[in-house]
Amino acid sequence: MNFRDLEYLIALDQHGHFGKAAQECHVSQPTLSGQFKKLEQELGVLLLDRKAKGVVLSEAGKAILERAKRITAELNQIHEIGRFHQNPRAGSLRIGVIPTVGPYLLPHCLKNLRKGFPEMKYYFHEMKTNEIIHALHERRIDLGLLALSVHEERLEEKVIYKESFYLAVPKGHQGGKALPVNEKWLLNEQLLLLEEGHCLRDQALKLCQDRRMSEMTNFRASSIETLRAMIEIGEGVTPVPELIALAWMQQAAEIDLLPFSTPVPQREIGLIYAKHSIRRELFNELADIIATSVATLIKKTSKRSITLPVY
Amino acid sequence: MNFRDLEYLIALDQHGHFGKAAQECHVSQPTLSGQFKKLEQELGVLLLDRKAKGVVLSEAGKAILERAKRITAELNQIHEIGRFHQNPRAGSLRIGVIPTVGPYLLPHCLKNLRKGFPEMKYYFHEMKTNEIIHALHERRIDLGLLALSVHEERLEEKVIYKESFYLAVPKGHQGGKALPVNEKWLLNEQLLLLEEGHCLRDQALKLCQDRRMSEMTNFRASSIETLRAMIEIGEGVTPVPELIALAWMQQAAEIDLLPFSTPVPQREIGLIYAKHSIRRELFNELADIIATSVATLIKKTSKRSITLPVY
DNA sequence: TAAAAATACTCCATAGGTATTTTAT
DNA sequence: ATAAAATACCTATGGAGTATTTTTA
Repeated sequence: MNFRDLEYLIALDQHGHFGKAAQECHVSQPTLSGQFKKLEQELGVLLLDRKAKGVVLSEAGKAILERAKRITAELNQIHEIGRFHQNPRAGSLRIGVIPTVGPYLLPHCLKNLRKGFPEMKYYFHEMKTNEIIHALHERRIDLGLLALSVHEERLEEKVIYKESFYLAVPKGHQGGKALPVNEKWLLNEQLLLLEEGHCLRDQALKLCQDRRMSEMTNFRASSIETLRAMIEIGEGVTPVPELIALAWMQQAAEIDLLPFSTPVPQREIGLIYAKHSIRRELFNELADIIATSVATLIKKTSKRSITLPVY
Repeated sequence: MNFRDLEYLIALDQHGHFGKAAQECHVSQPTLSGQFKKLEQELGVLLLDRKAKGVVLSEAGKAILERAKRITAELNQIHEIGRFHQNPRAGSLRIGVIPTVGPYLLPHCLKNLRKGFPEMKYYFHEMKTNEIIHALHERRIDLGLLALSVHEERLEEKVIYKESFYLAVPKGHQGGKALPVNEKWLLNEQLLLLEEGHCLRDQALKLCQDRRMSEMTNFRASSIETLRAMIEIGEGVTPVPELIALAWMQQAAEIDLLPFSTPVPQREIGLIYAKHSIRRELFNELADIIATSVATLIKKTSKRSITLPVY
């Protein structure tokens, strides 16, 4: 058996079709058929149920598929270690970023990241928190950029910055009410939230419940942009973290961003990665670059409400 | 790269010597040299520090070694899955057994195990509890047979039987004291224990401390046999689990085994194995065979003090 | 009768062998 | 001077190709 055979198995599982799997693996269909048959003979068990239309993994095939994926992931790591030792500042980084951070943070960091690591290739994937954790465990990504803490046994966390929440309301919605936004202020406000799965939903829900405010039950936004649109047309209010607030202040003329009363709700944004990763130091440098970028962004917009962590 | 190259790396790490590593891998020294050089070129990094006397893994080598071991373990599993699907009752089982169970339990089970699974190959390894857990995580063994519970996240436990403790004392040591052994009985007794690392040591220590008795500080037995010898020459007493007690009753004329007062101290012996193992059912059958063997053993010696668990 | 997988065969890249040289104490 | 690793060169297994046949909805 060789590594290639395991890739064939993975491709067959994905496509359920010898021809397509062969294409994906860049070999001819007979090659894949032949090699796969040899694999089955070597293992002494049929790995596929050959159906009329395509093929499906047998029970043994599924059990072996799992291991094959793990082996492939470990093999990728080995190659990455090779590249790393040739040049620790080069190689590639696959980064999972939550949707409520990515679009608001990355544009301000990318130039600095490129300057910091000119030979590094960055691959950003927008994922929800649980997807990031899962992908990290399966070594499909190297880094997660999300709201901490996730309390995962085998992952290491590194805080980059803290951001305060602001209450996003329709323009002029404040009326005569005094700032900052306190519990009384929130009475009778319609609370709009993201749909399940977004960590921002949980964070917002918690901070509003702390202030005895409950969710608008008949609506859940599937994206931040939907949420913004709903607020702009006056359907309700929602708490948003600072970087989103900054973006909205500049883009959305129809939304006001109001500060909360103390204790000002905050969330911590940071990195997670496999414990004892060989690229630990690299990740920490990367965190510093992001922290600096955020600090610059805040300074530029003449605000100082983001608190950078003390190292 | 292929699987063989990873075996070469593992062998080179073990032997620190190309010639010996080549022998272990059943290839010639030049073959190993050549293949290994190619591997280093493929990865673009030296994996060995070539010293005058032999070789040592470089930092990159060590990092890759870890992954190589995991890959090898996964690969072994794949082959085992193949064998399993050919014949679920055949194949091989690598079993780690604690020293205070192995010699007293296995001789009574082996015949039944062979009868239950005539085509199975058994490899028993005497290991301490933490070694078993470690080896299971690294997939170097399939099963652990030890005192439960170990509370490991990724391992599954299956109780086989409970055994009571007896107090082993020098022949006639009881004197005029009444049975069963209670707290008062134990006053001024010299307590002998195994050395650190044996789970029996911890179990005995705990039950004696519950009875306000403390250890003899200037001695620790490195094996159960040493412990028995020490008791036979009148150096002290120790609690032993039932199967050891039974063995000693028959073998050691110079030791008395006395029952404890209620609550009679007990320990649970059982299996641990990787969660969701494909051989779960097999393992459970195996547990049943051991349970039956123990029950028969107890019945034969006309004792009924071992409580079999209710399934 | 079409689409998909299996078979037949050919080719060559490479893992592995033996013989030998180089290197380092 | 000796032990160990590297190099040179040869062999043969097997992975991958093209052309073709078999299978089955």
